[in-house]
Amino acid sequence: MSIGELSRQTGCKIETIRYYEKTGLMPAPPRSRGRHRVYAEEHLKRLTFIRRGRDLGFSMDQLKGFLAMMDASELSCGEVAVEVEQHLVAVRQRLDGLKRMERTLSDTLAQCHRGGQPECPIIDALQGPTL
Amino acid sequence: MSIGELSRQTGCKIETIRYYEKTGLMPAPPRSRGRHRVYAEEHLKRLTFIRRGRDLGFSMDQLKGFLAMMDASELSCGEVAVEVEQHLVAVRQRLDGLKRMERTLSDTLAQCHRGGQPECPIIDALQGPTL
DNA sequence: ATAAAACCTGTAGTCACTACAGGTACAAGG
DNA sequence: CCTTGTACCTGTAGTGACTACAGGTTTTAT
Repeated sequence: MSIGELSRQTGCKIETIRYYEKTGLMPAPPRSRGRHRVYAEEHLKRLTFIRRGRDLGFSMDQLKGFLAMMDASELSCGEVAVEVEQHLVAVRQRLDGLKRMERTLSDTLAQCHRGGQPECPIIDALQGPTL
Repeated sequence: MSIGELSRQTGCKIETIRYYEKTGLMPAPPRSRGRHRVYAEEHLKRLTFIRRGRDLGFSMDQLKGFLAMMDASELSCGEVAVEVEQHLVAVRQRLDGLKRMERTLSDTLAQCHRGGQPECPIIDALQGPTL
C-alpha cells in the first residue's frame, strides 16, 4: 500500500503520516526500490488507532504510551484504563468551560439590539468586570 | 503601573503582555528613564478586554478586529454581533464534538472489567472500525 | 517514450504562548 | 551613598500537532 492509499483509508493526510513517522508514533515502513514507502495491514491498524485516539483528544505522547504497552503485549488494561479515566475528567472540565462560554456568548448576543445604539452590550460585556 | 502590576491585575503573564505588544494587540506604552514599561488605566481596560475575549475563545485576529473598530469608535455593534454569532456556531460544534467524545470514553470505560482479561475493550474500541 | 500524477526530503510557517539566557533598572535597608 | 535583591529588559528558541512549500525523483498510464 502506498502512502497515498494509506492516507485515503485513514483520512489522515500524507504529511501527517510522515510527521508521525518522524516523531516515532508510526514505524518507518519498508521502501520500494525508488524509496517510496510501502505499508501493510499492520500500519493501517496502527494509524487507525492513532487517528481514533487523536479524535478522542489523547495527546501524541499518551498514544505513544498506549502503543508501547501494546507493542510489549503487556496490554495491561488497568494502566490504560487509569489514563483514560483521567482523560475523561479533563474532557469533562473542558466541556464545562465550553458550556459556560456558550451561555455567556448567547446571553450577550440576546442583549444586543442590532440597531445603532450608542452602547453595545457585547463590548460592555467583554470589558466590564462582571461575568 | 509597572508590567508586573498590570500582570497581577489582569492575571495575564508578563511574557504574554509583551507578546501582545509585539503582535500589535496591545499598544507600546511609554517608558521610564530606564526603559521600563509604564501602563495607565486604558491599558488595563484593553488587556482585560483581550483576556476576556481569549477566554471566550476568540482568536487574536478577531480581537484585533474588534479593537480596531473600537479604536475608530465606529463601534458598529452589528458587525461585531455577526462575528460573535458565527463564533457561537463554532463553539456549539466543538461542544457537540466534546460531548460525543465524553460519551465514547465513558462507554468504553464502563465496558472494561479491570481484571486482567486478555481482551481489552478500550483497545478494541480504539482500533475497531465501529464508532 | 513521454507526460502526469504521486512520491521524496528538508525547511519554514501556524497559533498562542512559554521559557530561558544574559544583561539593566529600581526600591529598600544600612 | 552603597549594596543587595527583586523586577524588569531584549532576543531567541521551544511547545504541540500539524500544514505548506520548494525543488527534485519515481511510478503509472498512455
